[in-house]
Amino acid sequence: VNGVRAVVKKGLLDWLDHERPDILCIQETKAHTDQLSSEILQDHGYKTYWHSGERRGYSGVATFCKEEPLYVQEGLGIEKYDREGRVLLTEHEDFLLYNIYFPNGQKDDVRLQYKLDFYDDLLPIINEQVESDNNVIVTGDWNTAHFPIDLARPKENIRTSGFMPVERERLDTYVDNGWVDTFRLFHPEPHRYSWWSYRMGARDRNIGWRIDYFFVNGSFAESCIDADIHDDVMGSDHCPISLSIENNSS
DNA sequence: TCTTAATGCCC
DNA sequence: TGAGATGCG
DNA sequence: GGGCATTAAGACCGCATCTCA
Repeated sequence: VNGVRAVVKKGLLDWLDHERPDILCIQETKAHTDQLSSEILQDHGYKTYWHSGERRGYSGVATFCKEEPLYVQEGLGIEKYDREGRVLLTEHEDFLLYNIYFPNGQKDDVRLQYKLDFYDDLLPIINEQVESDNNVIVTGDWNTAHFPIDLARPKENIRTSGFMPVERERLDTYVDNGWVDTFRLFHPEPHRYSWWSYRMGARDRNIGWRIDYFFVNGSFAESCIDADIHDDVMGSDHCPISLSIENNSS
């Protein structure tokens, strides 16, 4: 959301009150909990969980749940990632949910390698969860467009972090391991993006990228009944994405 | 992301 | 307290 | 030397932080 305090000022809580999702995952909160106003921490009908970066104003994720999760874990259990506040794991009745702000690789080669390492280190962890008979959802800002259809300017960005072959190969590997990009189950069409540069009026002209995903394990994909991108929702350089799951509880 | 200027390349 | 610069995306 | 392609640099937006009066 590019700063949760900024989007609260722009009406995040009114939007939440109108949409009432069962679970809301946000990334790039850019705040420690002691910097948050009381309105976002209470009185909206959600339990909130926060994992903040050590550095002020940087990174951070939060998960809002109507129903209290069975288990909550901050971080992946890997120090070099956890200090940046990128992962919240919550366990729910039918699935595990990873809310992740994947690293951005645009600053330099060190950060690009850090991003690639993150992909490589996450995959065996979630594979193991599936092997242990869990359904798993991995959502958030993946910071990589997988295919040319997923961004408006593929040719111009082949050497830009976010659409480089090495990054796209990581997503190929996820797919090879049975992970499913749920949006494409329901929407094969082009020009559907979830992020636009603030610069040069890119959003007005829909010059964007689809870099936010819900990936699920293959067998759980059958329980997904809808996935969408809500590009009419303003307030950030990203827009919300959604996943609807069949209710098996009765 | 886009414009501009500079560079490289082929005929 | 607020203008201006920096870091980051 | 003309035409065409690729490359490099700079301005561009927004949030949050820090420094300095």
